[in-house]
Formats: sequence, structure tokens, C-alpha cells
Amino acid sequence: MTAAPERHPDSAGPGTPAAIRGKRPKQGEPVIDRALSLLAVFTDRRRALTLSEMARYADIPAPTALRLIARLVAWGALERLDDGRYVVGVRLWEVASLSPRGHGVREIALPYLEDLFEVTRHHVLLAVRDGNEAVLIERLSSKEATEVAYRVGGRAPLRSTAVGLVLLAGADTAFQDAVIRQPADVEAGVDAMPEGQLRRTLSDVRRTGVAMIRRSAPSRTVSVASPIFDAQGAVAAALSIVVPDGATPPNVLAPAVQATARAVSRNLGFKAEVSAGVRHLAQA
Amino acid sequence: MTAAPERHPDSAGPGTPAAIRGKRPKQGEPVIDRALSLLAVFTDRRRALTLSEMARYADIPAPTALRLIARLVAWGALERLDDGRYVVGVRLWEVASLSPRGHGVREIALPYLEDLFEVTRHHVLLAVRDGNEAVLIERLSSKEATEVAYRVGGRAPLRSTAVGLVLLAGADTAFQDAVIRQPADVEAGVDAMPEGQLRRTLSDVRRTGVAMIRRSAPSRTVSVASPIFDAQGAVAAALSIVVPDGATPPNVLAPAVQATARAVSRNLGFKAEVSAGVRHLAQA
DNA sequence: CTAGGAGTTTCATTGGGTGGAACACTAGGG
DNA sequence: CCCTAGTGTTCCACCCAATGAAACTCCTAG
Repeated sequence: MTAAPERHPDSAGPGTPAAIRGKRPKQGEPVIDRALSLLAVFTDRRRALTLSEMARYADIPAPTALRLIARLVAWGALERLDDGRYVVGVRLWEVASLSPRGHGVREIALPYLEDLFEVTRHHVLLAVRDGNEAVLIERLSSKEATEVAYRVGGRAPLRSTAVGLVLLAGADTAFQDAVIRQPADVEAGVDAMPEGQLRRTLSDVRRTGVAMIRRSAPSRTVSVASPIFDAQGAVAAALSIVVPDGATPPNVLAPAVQATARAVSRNLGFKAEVSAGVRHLAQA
Repeated sequence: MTAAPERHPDSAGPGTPAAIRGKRPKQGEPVIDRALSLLAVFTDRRRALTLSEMARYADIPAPTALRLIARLVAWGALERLDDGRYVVGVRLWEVASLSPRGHGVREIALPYLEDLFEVTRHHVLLAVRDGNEAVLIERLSSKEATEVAYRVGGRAPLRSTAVGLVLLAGADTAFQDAVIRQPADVEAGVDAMPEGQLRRTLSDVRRTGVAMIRRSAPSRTVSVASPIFDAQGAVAAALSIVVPDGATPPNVLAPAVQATARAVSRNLGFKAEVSAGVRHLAQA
């Protein structure tokens, strides 16, 4: 399902040993890729960029970048600020909001997330898997809630987050193996799991329908996550709640999270009995 | 504003220097525009399309469409389903989430919208202006709330919605005039305002900081909206609440909506006193 | 079996894309 | 003041990436 396990091809150019040619590794990249790489230069930290910044980051000559950007602006993928800088446009956001795995699940899940949020008053997260990372689709947070590591639209590792574990446990075994074989991503505040324990954990997650992760940075928190299933019975997303460590015990949270996840699954067309067999509440 | 300003590819030669050619070059549209038009074929109703559907809607020959789509898929702008159909990809959504006027305002406003939502339990909307329409950035709705016309990512007219009026009132006068001169968009359930009344209404909205619209379809509702200001004192977005007609009277809702909008404005860096002068609560 | 539609590959042709060069402009720095 | 360095922009001759008709492979319906 994940179309491109490969990283971005646009960065392949500079590494090419074209030096032997004696000729400069000139162009030769499809225009679309260049245009898309111009979109990809925007990050959480860099939301407004000048022409030359964009050209530099995307490694495209200024005149060419200008021409491409002009088209993107005309369409609305980018917008130009008064000071001349460019930002991602509303039009692009509008199209992107049609992404089934983006706003799609969100749209259906939101009311249920709301409920869970109101009852608990803690962070409620919704994530889907893209490649070997989890992408945060939604996050509800009260203004007073504890600090949390990830923002909506951001990415989180699969092995060291509750939603990540749920998504990983729901993936096909071939993919799981590939991820497990990779060196564990070192992340602050979470203990890296050795392979054996990770496999056992994933198995538990599949059986119980709940994943739990305790972390100490950026703040001491406990996350409890559950899978959301689509009509085909595949894990479409993961729902989690993040609470300060020491507050409500995880085994009290689990039923609430599970129940909410199930409610969302049902609205996605999932029939619990069909492919899931008997599922129990997590043991106390 | 609306998708593509340029229509025909034959508009290349204004001076018609190609007349001597005698040949009719069919294609000639920039590749980027074609790629973008392939993204634009997705709508609320059509979220998963086959290759030939996309090619047909975008008016691009199948082989060419296939090639372009392949690039888009490789990057993640599109994803391919198991059945071969294409949908908008998470990667695109991810980049789009960096849109300042899209998820940007939303990110800041959400906790406050939450509060308002919890207190009232009615629809809470957040919208920005794009061209001569309002784009819905966020909508919080309880599962039991009344039917509402617009979805997140969708567009709404400026003249006949509460958020629209707020955004219109906050635009520069030249733009306002242009909109007012346009024939009123006929919309079910809302009475079209004659020019004079519209001008008066906009003036009132600017003065009081509140807009109100009553509509009878798809259900009988009352909307109350207030402007959200950015650091420069410009209207960056509009916040509104939609309640069943006959429930809580609008003048009770107004202060809550205004207070919430102000809270968001403050978090966007707006200093109330600087450019707004004294603002009063709407009279009771 | 035929017909038709969707998806894909091939390939000769050509016009859109390219980026160096040159321009205008602004901001420092001496 | 001139001078340098940076940005954004226009110009234009070269040429390779983009193109789409045609052909081919799977399907499914009749």
C-alpha cells in the first residue's frame, strides 16, 4: 500500500558521480519533481521563504525556480506575502483536505475524539502510517495540558510511540520485519526496545488491541493507543491519549480509548465480528 | 481565485506570430499546470478516481496523464489504492498542513474553539477568505448537532454566511465594492440582501465586530460570527457559531463568540487597542 | 467468440523548459 | 560618494524532456 518506501528521488542528483564526465550535472529532472521539491522545502520551522531560499533549498537555479513558483502561485498551491515571501496556499490545503487517510478519517473520527477529550481533558491523538513513520492527523489539547512532542502534520517514529506501535502491529509481517531489522531510532525520553521485546509487544498489541508507552521527555507522560479498523478490517489509523505519568492509571484509560476507537471503526464500516474474532477488553 | 485563470492553451501568441505556421498545435500547456489540474479533479464527491476518470476530467490524454500521475504518486501527492484508483496522498496533506492560513490559524485557534464548543455544544466554525469565497478551516460538531451546509475544506459564499460577512467586512473597500457589484449568489435558505442593506450590514459588522445570519435550509439555524485579527490588525479569519433557530438567542451568543475571537486574536499577536480603538460588546 | 473499455508500453517528433548572462534594485561598508 | 553583495526579474538561443498516436495487453460484458 505504501507506494514509495524509497526516500525522495529529488535529492539523488547531487550524489551522482557525474564529475567524471567533466561536464556539470545539469538538469534532466522531470519538471513535476522540481515543482514538488519546491513545495517540500517548507517545514514546520520554515513556513515562509523567499525566492532565493526556496531555490537554494530545492537546488534549482533562481530563474527556473521563479518560473515554476509563478505557476504554483497562479494555481494557489503557494501564496505570496506582502513582503515577497512565499507560503503554502489555502488552495493546496483545500485539495489536500480530500485525502482519505488525512482529513478523511479525521472527519469521521473527530466527534468521537471530542467526546474522549471532554471526558478526560488530556491530549487525544489520531495518526496514520506513511512509509515507516506515523503521521499525526489530529490532536486535541486543552490549553493546560502537558507538553507533547508532536504537532498535527508532523511525523513520529513507529517503534517508540503508542500510535506507532499500534500502526506497526497492524501492518503486514513483511513490513514489520523490515522495520524491526532497522536500527532502533534513538529518541529522547523513551527506552529503545530490544528486538525480542518489541516482537512480543507487537504480538500483545495485536491480541489486546492496546499499546502503551511511557516516556520521560519532553515531559513524563503515558500514552495509551488503540487501532482503528477500516471496512476491510485493516488498521487504518491509531487513536491515543496522552496523560501525565502518575495521573489516571493506564488500565483505567484503556477501555475508554478502546471504546472510542471501536466507535470510529464502526463508522468506517468495520464489522467487529467478521475478521477480528472475539476481542476482550485489556486485562486489568 | 477560482482554479485556473487561463483557459485555452492557444492563448500563447497574443501577436499571433505563429500564423505563418498554419499548424494548430494542440498541446502547449505548462506541465505543472497539467499536474495541478490532475490534483484539482478531486472533489468532495469524488475522492477516489481511476486513471481514465482523472485523464477525462483534466482533459489530458491517458498516456500523458499516466506519466504525470506516476510522478505524483512517487512523491506522495497521490496514493494508489489496491483497486487501482487514486486518492490524494498523506504527503500532500502534510505539506499543506504548513499553510499559515490553513492549519496555521487553526493550530492557534483550536483550543479556544474547543472551549466555546464545550460550553455551547453547537457547531463552531473557523474560516478564511480565498478570493471571493470563504474557505472552511475547521468545524467542531457534536454528533447530535443540527445539519449544517458546509464541510471542512469546502467553500462558502461571502454574502450569505456569517463568516463570509465578517471576512467581507474586513477586506479592503475596493474588493468589497467588486463583490457587492457582482450579482448576488442565489442560495437556498437565505434571503439575498439588496446592495443598500448589504452595505449597511457590513458597516455594522465593522463597528460591532459581530455578524449574524439566519437561514432556513438545510435547517433553520442562526449563525453568529466575529473577526479574528492578525498582528497587523487585518482580519485573518472569522469564527462563528451555528445554533438551531429558536434556541439560545443570538445576543446571548454574541459575547461568547466575540470573547473567543478576541482570545484567538491576542494569540496571533493582535493588540486590541492599537488599531481597533474602543470596541464594545454588541448591545443587548 | 467478439466488442469495448481500462491500463500500459513504445517511439519519432518538437516545442516547452532551461539557465547563463545581463538587468534593476536595495542594503550595507568603507 | 563609489563599491560590493545580495535579491528578484527579464531575455533568449539551445536542446532534451515531454508528448500523444498507435499498438498491445488484460480484463469484463454480451
